[in-house]
Amino acid sequence: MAEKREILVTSALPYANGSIHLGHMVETIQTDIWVRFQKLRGHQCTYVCADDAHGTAIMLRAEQLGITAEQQIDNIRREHIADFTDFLIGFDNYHSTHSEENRQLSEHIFKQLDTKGFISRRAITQAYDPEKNLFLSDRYVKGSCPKCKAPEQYGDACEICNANYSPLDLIDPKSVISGATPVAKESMHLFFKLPQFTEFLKQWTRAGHLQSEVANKLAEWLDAGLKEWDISRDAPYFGFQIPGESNKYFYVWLDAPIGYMASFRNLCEQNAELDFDSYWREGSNKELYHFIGKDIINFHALFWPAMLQVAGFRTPSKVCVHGFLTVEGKKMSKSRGTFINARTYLQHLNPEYLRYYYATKLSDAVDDIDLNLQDFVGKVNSDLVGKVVNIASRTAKFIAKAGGELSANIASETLWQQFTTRENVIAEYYETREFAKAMREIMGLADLANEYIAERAPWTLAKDENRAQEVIEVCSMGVNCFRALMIFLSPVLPKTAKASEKFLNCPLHWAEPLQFLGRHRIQPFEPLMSRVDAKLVQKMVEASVEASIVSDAPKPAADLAAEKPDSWLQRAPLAAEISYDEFAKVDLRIAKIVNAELVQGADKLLRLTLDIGETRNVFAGIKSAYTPEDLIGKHTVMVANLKARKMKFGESQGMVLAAGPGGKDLFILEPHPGAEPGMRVM
RNA sequence: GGCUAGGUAGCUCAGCUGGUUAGAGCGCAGCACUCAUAAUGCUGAGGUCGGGAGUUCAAGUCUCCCCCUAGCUACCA
Repeated sequence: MAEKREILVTSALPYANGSIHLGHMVETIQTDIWVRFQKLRGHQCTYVCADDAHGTAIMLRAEQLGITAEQQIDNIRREHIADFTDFLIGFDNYHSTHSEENRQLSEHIFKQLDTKGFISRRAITQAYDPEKNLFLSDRYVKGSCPKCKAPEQYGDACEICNANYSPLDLIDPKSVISGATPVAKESMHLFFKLPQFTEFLKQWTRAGHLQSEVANKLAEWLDAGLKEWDISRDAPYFGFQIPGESNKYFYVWLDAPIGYMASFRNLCEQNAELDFDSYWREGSNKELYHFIGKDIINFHALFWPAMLQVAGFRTPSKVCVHGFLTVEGKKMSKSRGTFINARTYLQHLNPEYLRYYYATKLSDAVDDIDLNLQDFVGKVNSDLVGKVVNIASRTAKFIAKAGGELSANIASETLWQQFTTRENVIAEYYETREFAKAMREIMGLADLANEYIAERAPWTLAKDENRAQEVIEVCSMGVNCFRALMIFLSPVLPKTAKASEKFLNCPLHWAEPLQFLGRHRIQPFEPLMSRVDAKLVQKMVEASVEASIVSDAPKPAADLAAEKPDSWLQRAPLAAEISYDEFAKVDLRIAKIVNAELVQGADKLLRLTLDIGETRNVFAGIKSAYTPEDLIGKHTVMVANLKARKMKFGESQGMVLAAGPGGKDLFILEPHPGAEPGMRVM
């Protein structure tokens, strides 16, 4: 076997703002399989990860929940670790970017960038929310496009006419957070002078660190010209203060990748065998692998190598990019109910099923992979249970009957040779992250083993006492094949591999070439893996549908309704307490629906004409639940003092109130008889 | 509507720089076996490679047009 490698591996840091879902698991399972493979081959491989714990979103989320940001990221981190652990992800360390190690490293790297002249400072004018006292990034401002007047555009560019502008150019801009009108406010920002690294990056991206498709994509970017990268954010911000500045914080994406280093340093402090500097210093001979999704290529293949290079650290050996997960052919989506949380999966199914299924789909390409649930059940059952485990199951009994000891004789050299020659092919596929091809090879060998057993039919031989030795040899052959298969599969199925070690009464090694077991006693066979119950898959999907209704999805799909709710209160926890005065600001009025009509070109809107003593034009997204005829002439309740909103189809002057998850399940309010248009609701 | 990916057997996917009768696994049908977690083995049916035009001696593989699908985004105040 080749010399011992020393490899540090990372998965992208999950954001400490939400739960782990099956999409995240593509990455961690891919990484974990690769790491376990390296360890199995006898290499020193260290796998670290952490929660990405900084940023405005986390700050706002904590505020919304009425807890501190620290509590928020603490809770989430515990949840993340539990999910990953139960999916058999073997992190050597799982840290947080909100840690002392990360603070020190971030400050250190920043100071290097700064003293070497790669940080520029200049004032920029940004939208500022005067109510929240918060600078607003482009995403947090909406308004009408100054060029084509399209309403509801984000602060950077118009989706309709493709105009580019700054948030404050919007007509009637509003803070997404508070609804306040943002004001222009100037503030000093710090920038990383990325354009100075163009030549370096042009070379680096072509130096074998990336898949070619990724390098191609980056080449477009590089040719178009890089821009300076804004790395500071003003207070209030949940993150690290920038040293030497007042009220400036590192942008979350500055310290996030540094979190890889921080997690590793934290591990080094606990493990004397690992030396931080020898892994990270410039020119290190250790390997550094980052596994990431295709959405964060820029951060890892442009900013990150440049930062590391300036700061005097080594750059990554490889950045391995994978695609997204689709479920049933569609991108995971809460509103479609195909958004399956890791925990929901675990409550119903064995993690190894998913690990194997993903393995049969993964390659080194950036393509998305699809989780087809029917395919999932079929593949796991027939490959793992029907083919692989079956080999042990159908031969072990004969060995046990004969005293439990295997024969050292290789009954079929031809068959065994298939295993020993494919062995290297399989290893190479693992190494290059061609897991799908590796699984195909392994299953091909399992087929050969089953064919061999069927051909030699030990159950027939067993009827002839004179052929008892043959029975043992054929079945020993089978057990050896099974052992080889479990060695090959152990990075994917660590738990079953462990159970197999007990059955085989020997450890599963793969640091040396495959060896046929000699005379060797094995343990009685016990079922190693049960079949996937399709009903449980169905239940998992149903549970996910329920969960999606709880979620903050704006609109669950219509066909997901009609689920029996446990508790609506549970699904939408009570909002923060308000005072009476705050409540009284909301002016609710009885309104008569004098007209309702479809809006041409709108999928979900109805135009309502409401009478509250004066006439109001209101758009409501209730077309999925009501026809105009259902509504005309009825009374309802509206928010009458809501600021008018310009929409594509006209101005909406208030909103009607409705309950329900969405789709067909929307229920507008209707007062008891006697209420008259214009009456205030208190 | 805009942007970005794709469209190969019922399903999930392989098919490199164009080159013999387009492949695999699952599923399906028939047969065999009955050791095995209704597992296994053998045989077979199934595709004009989204449509059209073009380049070429030769196209699933290149070019153009069209259709369709998915994702993101846009109307849900």
